[in-house]
Amino acid sequence: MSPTIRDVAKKANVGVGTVSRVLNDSPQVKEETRKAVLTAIEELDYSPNPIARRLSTGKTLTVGVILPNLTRSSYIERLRGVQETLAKTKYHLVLYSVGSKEDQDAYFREIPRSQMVDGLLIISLPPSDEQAERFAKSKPPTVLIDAYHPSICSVFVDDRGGGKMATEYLIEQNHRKIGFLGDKLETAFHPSTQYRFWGYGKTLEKYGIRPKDEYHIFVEHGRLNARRAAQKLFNNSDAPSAVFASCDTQAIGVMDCADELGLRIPEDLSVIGFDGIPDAEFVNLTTIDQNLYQSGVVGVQMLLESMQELPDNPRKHTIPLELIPRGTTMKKKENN
Amino acid sequence: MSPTIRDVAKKANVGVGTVSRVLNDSPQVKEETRKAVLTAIEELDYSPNPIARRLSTGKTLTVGVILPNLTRSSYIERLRGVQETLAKTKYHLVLYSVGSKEDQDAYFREIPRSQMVDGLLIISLPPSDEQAERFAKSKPPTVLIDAYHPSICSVFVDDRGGGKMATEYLIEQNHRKIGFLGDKLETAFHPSTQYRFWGYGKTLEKYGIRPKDEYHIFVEHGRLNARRAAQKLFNNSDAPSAVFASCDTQAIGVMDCADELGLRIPEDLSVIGFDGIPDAEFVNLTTIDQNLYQSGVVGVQMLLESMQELPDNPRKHTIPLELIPRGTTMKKKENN
DNA sequence: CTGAAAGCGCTAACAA
DNA sequence: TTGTTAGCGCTTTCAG
Repeated sequence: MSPTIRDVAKKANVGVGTVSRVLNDSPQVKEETRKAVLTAIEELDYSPNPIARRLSTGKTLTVGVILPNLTRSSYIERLRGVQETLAKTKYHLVLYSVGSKEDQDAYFREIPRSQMVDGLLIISLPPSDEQAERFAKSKPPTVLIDAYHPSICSVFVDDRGGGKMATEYLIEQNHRKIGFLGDKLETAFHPSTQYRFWGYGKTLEKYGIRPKDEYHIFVEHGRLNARRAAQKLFNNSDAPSAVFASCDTQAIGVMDCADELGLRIPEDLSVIGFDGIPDAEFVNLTTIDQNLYQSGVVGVQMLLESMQELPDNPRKHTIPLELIPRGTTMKKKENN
Repeated sequence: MSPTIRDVAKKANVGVGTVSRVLNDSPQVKEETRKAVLTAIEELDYSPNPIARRLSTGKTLTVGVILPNLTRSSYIERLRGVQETLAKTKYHLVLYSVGSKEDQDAYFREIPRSQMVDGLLIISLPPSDEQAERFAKSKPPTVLIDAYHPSICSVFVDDRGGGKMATEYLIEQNHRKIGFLGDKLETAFHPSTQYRFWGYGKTLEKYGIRPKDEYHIFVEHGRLNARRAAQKLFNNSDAPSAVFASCDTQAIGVMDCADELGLRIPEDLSVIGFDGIPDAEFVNLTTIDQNLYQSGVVGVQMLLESMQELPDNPRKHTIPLELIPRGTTMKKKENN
């Protein structure tokens, strides 16, 4: 068995209270006794039991992170931002990955009431109103990353605005036939595709461009699925000259498809993605960068502040979106 | 404050011991009293405090996972295997990501003695002999994934054998000028490149092929770095007809480079990778698949068994390597 | 089958 | 400046 605080106290000829004080850097300990205690600690190779400490103080020194899963670069990048920021603090990171809606419900219900974490970070999983109310009302403080709810602190991504931004960019490049490819709405954990599509539609409207159903594809997430599904866009005699893909992974799938069909990018087809995952840079993909990593950093900061003192009103932070023009888009000649 | 076991006991008119028994499914509780307790629990919306439970039982119900970082697909895939397997158990996953050798030393030293985890999983971070001895000797049980040490349980990857396998394959395809591109040895956390390179050299030797220094490139990890560094291979008038890249990410970098230089793959250049990351499939890369996900699964299983009962001798499991021929390699015509 | 009580290792309030 | 002690919420003997 490991030595306890009592062993140290005995060895140093002091009370456990004193040992506790030096453990917690209390200023009110005589230098001499502090030394003695430190020596005893050293000799016994003592290390305080964090569990006992947690029970006594009521703090777990732990932050829970719930995310959809570990398969998408966007989640990983956010997690990376969270992890690296948290590593600089005294808090540990407990990871919860949800595989299904049922998992999500279970986690949302159990983790907060389990008194296991001092704070909770939820990535890319929008809570229902009912769930949100529970998060808002009680411990532990909770912060949403890439999701929004009026009653909870959140790091918000303006998907609608981003959808507009991407579409507007293509239109400025003289594209008028613009396809959209995104996640299947029914099975997604997160409605980002829906919002981005809304921004797309709104922008077409603004420019008086009539949306065409044949230009809109919703498909199960994944590069390969996107690649296959994108074919439909180009079988058409009146194929789009540009595609806005709801995420970079799907954009890359569209590029795969173009490659397969012998379409040159950007000469024959412009492609713009969304997210700014690391791969986007490698394939030279024009995209809306949403600062994934930074969203994790900000989320942690916000959470730590909430843990210090719960704000009266839920704090909101909007991550700036940035269009990064790269090699997959080009200005179309006017003659169209 | 949340209700405690005492509140439940009072409400149900029983002792706390009894409540504890129903909480832990002890068979020796009369059905009637069990019901009463359950009702009280329900009414109070009581949930046992896991911290208190941990202090009392000495079990933390937590497994620690240490890995180099969250940037490489190979680590993530292993983590995914770990996470999904652990999620099926009662254990929580605490994530530690090391950013530097110093981090690694600190984690290796602190985490085991901190009594914070019931078991420890170390991914792709080989311990020194001294560290290994400490892991072996004391709690918590530890298993290495993608690393080997005689005194610790480990899920082993035969990098040397894999290096041979890849090289042998290229030679069978009639390649004789075979380049190698891998991680810079000095800065790597893990010596896998070194081992794979050893297997490469050994195989050249076996076939009487003289290794050429100009064919060997060691560069900081990353797709872009690989892309740039690979140029040196082809500036040469006597350029290799095939490249074995030490990992898939670098192999993809080599493909980028070939693309840039107008080299056709596989007609002008064959490329084989190592790892079997998800992207390898998308870019149709021939590779040595090391079952990354599975290594995480097996690691968890081994750890859980060790936590049940520490084995007398460290257990060893070797992950099977599988060569997956895809579109980046082809048989070279004999005339060379 | 059940209640009472003794810890688990620590912190913090209270005295001294 | 320090020692003593009462918890923190639970599990687990030990009686009964």
